[in-house]
Amino acid sequence: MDLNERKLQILQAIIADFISTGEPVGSRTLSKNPEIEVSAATIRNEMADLEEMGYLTHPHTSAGRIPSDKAYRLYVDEFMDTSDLPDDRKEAIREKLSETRTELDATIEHAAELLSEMTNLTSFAITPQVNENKLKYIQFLPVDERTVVLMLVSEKGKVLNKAIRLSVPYTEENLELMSKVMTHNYMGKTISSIMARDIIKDFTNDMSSLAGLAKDVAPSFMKTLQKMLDVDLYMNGYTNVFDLPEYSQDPVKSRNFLQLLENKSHLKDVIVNRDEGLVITIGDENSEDMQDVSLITADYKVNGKLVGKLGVIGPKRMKYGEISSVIKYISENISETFEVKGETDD
Amino acid sequence: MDLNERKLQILQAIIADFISTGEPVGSRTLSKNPEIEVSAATIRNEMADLEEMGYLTHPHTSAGRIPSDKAYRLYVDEFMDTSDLPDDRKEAIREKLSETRTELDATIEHAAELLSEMTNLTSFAITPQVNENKLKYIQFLPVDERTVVLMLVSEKGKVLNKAIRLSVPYTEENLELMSKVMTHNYMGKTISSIMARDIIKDFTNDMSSLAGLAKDVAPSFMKTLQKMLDVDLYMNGYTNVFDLPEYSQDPVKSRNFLQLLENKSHLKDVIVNRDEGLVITIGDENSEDMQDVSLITADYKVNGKLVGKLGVIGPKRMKYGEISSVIKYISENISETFEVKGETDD
DNA sequence: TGTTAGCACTCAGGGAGATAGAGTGCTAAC
DNA sequence: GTTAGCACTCTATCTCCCTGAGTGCTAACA
Repeated sequence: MDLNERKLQILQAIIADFISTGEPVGSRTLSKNPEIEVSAATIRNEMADLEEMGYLTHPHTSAGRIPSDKAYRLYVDEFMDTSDLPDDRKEAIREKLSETRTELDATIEHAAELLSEMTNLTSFAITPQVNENKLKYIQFLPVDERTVVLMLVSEKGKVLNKAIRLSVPYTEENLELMSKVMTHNYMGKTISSIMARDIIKDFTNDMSSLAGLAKDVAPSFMKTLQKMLDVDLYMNGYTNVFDLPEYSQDPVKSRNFLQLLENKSHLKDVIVNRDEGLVITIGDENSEDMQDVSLITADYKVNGKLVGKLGVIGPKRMKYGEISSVIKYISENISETFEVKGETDD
Repeated sequence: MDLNERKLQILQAIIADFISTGEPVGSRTLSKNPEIEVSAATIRNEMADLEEMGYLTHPHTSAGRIPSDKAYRLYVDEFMDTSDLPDDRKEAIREKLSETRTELDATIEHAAELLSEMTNLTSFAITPQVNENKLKYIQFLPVDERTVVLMLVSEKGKVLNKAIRLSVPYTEENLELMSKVMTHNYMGKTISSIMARDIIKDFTNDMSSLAGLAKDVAPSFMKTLQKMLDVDLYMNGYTNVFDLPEYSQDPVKSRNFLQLLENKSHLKDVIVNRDEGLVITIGDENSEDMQDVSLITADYKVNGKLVGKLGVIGPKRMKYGEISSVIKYISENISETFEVKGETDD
């Protein structure tokens, strides 16, 4: 069987209708569409064909048709409206993002906020992932007699710190020695190479008097290194699903959705591992726990290199075209703002 | 009318029953309770009295009684079981919290996790609020030709940093000069006193050549100072409400609850402003948007001074006694761990 | 041969009515 | 003061029925 012109037209009409209403679409409703000039009976025949081809399903015999994941995929690949955003929206995005153009983190946070406001979905954004990052500074700051702050700075400008409570008070000399040993051992090394070493051994080899201090510091040091490789996740609008009738009327559905969002580390994983560029995954194209939703993500670049991501998660019946345009515009705007030689103009 | 022995007994039984089942309690159900030796008719008379006194209400004529906020208050003040936690729970808490006893932040995070696991409610915890904090170090770290990291360290050991993207490349000298000017102007001053000043003016007065740099740096500096005064909020288990039938069956109820939690800054405000000690607020004792829930919080102390808070939010029919004990034990455990002269013993 | 009108059929959703059951309040007797 | 008994109330649930939206199939039409 062939996906001829008329079948495509009908399929598109069904998808458009279902995306905006969430209700199964029947042949009579469709026949009222001025674009479609055949009768309801003909539409029914076509719909039966489309169902056989896997583009449509029924919730039950006497209900209208709803698009399958395959139909959404076809729609996204072939027919989605990818036209530009209206100027006022572009303006709004530029304005909000330029407020914070001196700070990457705040910009990312704002981007996520914008995204959920403009799409009425749940949005997320992650800070850039840095793989080959090297340690630039290691410093201990004394706080009180038994507390020090360990501060690590990477070449890429990420600064992390951790307050460490020691089991015995430190001495100035010990702390200084510790600083020196660590600087000597680790400065300029990549974070992953440091993490592969036996930290405790490094200390005890070099200076057995540091063993006590090292025992307190080592675990925090390791954890902080790990965090250096980690990304931050911003999320917004997780109660937006309640605006959709199929979620607000079905507690199981909304519960599942929210539980998906509560598992932050899993979500982070999923986002980090998505391809670059504008990526849309629909229903069964996602991992097992996300078969009921669609994700749209895009990446942004900092200095043309470091790659972060942002996007939305929501029901499969989302306005793919419009939302993609918003995500694309926001991510491009961030990339431009944080370009190496970009000149800001105001 | 008097709250005699029998009335109290009946009221207590109703509260206990309603807390565990969530269903209105009728006179016949109560008469089966072996503790209560009067007939259902007598119970009905007493219930009518209790209703008149404001301790009970009806959802409708032919339904059983449910406790009013006033009843919960009486219960919490007078009859709540405040006995100690069972040893295995204490053990579990001690163990989990001791994993991270060198790091305050991680401990607080774990405490919130524990709390939601043990109570099946939504838990939260905030890091200590520091009011009279002074700036200890101010430092700029160069990242690339147009990005620097501003790092601030307070006397209390809080370290914050912010990457700042400059509108024009900085020069080594300018950056150094900036560092010196800021150190000279602000080091050792309290954060609130710095925030009251006109930062931009400080720079231009001292060194007009810094004006360009200052324009980029000043807003980030202010924001970072503000953040110094801010607390961090950890939250866990926000989907736990779905385990309660009255929430999972009522989308409006669960939606309202989750929207309450999504407004993080408001929640932070509420928590920060609660009194010290174990504080329980029930329904209408809360602010307008929280009339339908109860909160239990307690504070923990760091070095016997800095005060942070943690607690839970949930339906009014919560197990006040048990939950209070958990919160109390966790907060005391944190306070002990971070006591000035406390010795850890392993 | 493709299109359409017509018709029988299916099924979910909603409303009406009946019923059960949990509960109340009141009264009269103990 | 306590209790048994009874009439009453109200919700929740079940059934039944109907409506309406939708389908698939068939036969006739262009």
